[in-house]
Amino acid sequence: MTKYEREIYTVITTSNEHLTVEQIYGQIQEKYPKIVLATIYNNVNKLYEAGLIRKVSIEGMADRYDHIQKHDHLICRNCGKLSDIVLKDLTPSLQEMVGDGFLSYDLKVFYLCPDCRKRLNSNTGV
Amino acid sequence: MTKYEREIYTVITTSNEHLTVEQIYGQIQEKYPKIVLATIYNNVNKLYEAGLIRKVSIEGMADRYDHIQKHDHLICRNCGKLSDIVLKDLTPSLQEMVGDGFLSYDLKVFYLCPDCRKRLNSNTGV
DNA sequence: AGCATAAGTAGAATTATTATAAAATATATA
DNA sequence: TATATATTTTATAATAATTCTACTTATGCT
Repeated sequence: MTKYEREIYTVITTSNEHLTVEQIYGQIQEKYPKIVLATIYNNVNKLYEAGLIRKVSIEGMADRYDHIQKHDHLICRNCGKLSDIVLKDLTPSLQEMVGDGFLSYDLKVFYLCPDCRKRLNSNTGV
Repeated sequence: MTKYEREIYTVITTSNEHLTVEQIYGQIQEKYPKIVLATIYNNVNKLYEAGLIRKVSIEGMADRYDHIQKHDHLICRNCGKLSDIVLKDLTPSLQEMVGDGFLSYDLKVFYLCPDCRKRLNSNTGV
C-alpha cells in the first residue's frame, strides 16, 4: 500500500458518511494540498478492486465509497440521503443464498427520511 | 401519451431483455428512421417518472429499462449478463417491509453465469 | 384559420470518469 | 552507492452517458 492509498483508505473507513471521490479529495487535500483528483480515482479504484472498500451507486449521484462490513442501505427517495441499515431478519436468508452459488447481493431500501416526510406533509394543502 | 411515448413503452415492456436507451433507439429507428436520441431520453424519462417503467442501473453499464412487475435481478460478476430472478422465500419479508414505512426496495444478486463459470474454470490451470 | 401548448429536433454543454504520456519517486540489484 | 527497473503521481486530453437550450414542428381548441 502506498502512502496515498493508505490515507484514502483511512478516510473512507473512518468516515461515518458515504463519501464521493470529490469529498475524499477535499479531505486528503487538507493534508496534501498538491494532490490531484486522478490520484484519488486511481487509489480508490485500486482499493475497490482489491475488495478493501465498497462502492455505493445511487441514481443521479456520483459514486460513494464505504467500508466493507456487511450492511444494507436506506435511501431517501426525496433528498437522496443515504444511511446504513441492518436488516436482522432478512440478512440470514440473503447470506444463505450467498454461498449457495451466489456471490453477493446488494440491497437498497427506499423511504422518505423524517425531514422530507415533514416537509412534504406540510406542503400538502398549499 | 404521445406516439413515441407509446412506441417506446411497448418496446420496453414487450422485450425480454433489459434495454439501454441506445437499444431502444435502435428499435424505434427501424420504424421511424428520423427519430433523434434525445427524444428517446425524453420519453424514457417521462415513462420512468410516471412510474410506468423501471430503471436498472448496473456498475459500469448504461442504464437499462424494464417492466415494473416485481422481480429482482441476477447479474453475472464477470460478463454483466442481467437476468430476472424471483426470490420466493425473500419476497414476502421484503414486501412486508414496504408498507411498513418503506417505499420500495432494489435487490441485486451477483453470481457467475454458467458460461463464465465454464470459461473461468477451464482457464484455471493455464 | 389563428393561437396556445406540448413534443420533437439539433447540437452544444456538462459531469463523472478513464486513458495516456511524461515526470517523479521508490525499490531492487550489481 | 550507482544504476536500472518498476511503480506512482501528475497533467491533461478523451470519452461516454446524459441533460440542457433554443428552435421548429405538430396538435388541439375557440
